[in-house]
Amino acid sequence: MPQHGRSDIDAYEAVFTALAHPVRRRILMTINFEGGSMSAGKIAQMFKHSWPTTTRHLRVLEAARLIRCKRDGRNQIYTIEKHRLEVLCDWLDWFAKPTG
Amino acid sequence: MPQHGRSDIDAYEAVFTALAHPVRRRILMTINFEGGSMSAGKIAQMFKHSWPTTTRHLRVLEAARLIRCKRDGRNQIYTIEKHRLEVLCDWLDWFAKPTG
DNA sequence: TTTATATTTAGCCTAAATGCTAAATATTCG
DNA sequence: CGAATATTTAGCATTTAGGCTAAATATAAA
Repeated sequence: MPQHGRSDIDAYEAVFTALAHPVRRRILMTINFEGGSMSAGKIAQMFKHSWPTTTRHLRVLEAARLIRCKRDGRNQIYTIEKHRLEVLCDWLDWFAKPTG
Repeated sequence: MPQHGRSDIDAYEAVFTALAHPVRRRILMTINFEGGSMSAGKIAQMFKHSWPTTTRHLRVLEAARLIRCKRDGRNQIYTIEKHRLEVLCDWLDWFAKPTG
């Protein structure tokens, strides 16, 4: 059970929690729109709030595995994990079938 | 602009907020599983927390228009608005297309 | 190795969410 | 009408989330 085992039973929890905040949704949107990756600094400068606040949001997205990060010199590059959004589709599937 | 106008600009906000709590996700799941409608009492008895707590969760789901309610005698019948879940699909669509 | 750049961690504070109990409301039934 | 049932509203207590500033860390450049 590599991706969909009991170990991932809280995927819904993590993903829905991460997507609950507009700043985090906007971070995901923007990383995606910019080609899939962005540095922490580039992300932080989109917002009027402080950089540490952005860092905290990034941590939540990372905990949900919606992004991952890798250092490149003194930059941290955050990359979106698009496929992780399938968790939402999985959840929606419960409602797709005719009621019963 | 009946369904998709500026009046609905915060649909993402309302829906993602509503789905952020496991109790609310479970309420939706169960109403759907039970055929689409359930009384407040039936919903409340699923949980170990107090009934007023459930009522509050129902208010959040209602604000997001994920359920609606109608009185039937002394029961309140909550009905799921399945189509409202399309808001999630709409949001996911932003990521569907090849990055760019 | 000192200095500058990029970013995170720590710790605090406030606001919002969630849960509870008690009281109120609405509807039905005797 | 008065009692019983079904459910919500009010108001309070506690937890969690989100924001800020200051300090720490890591890499690079001089």
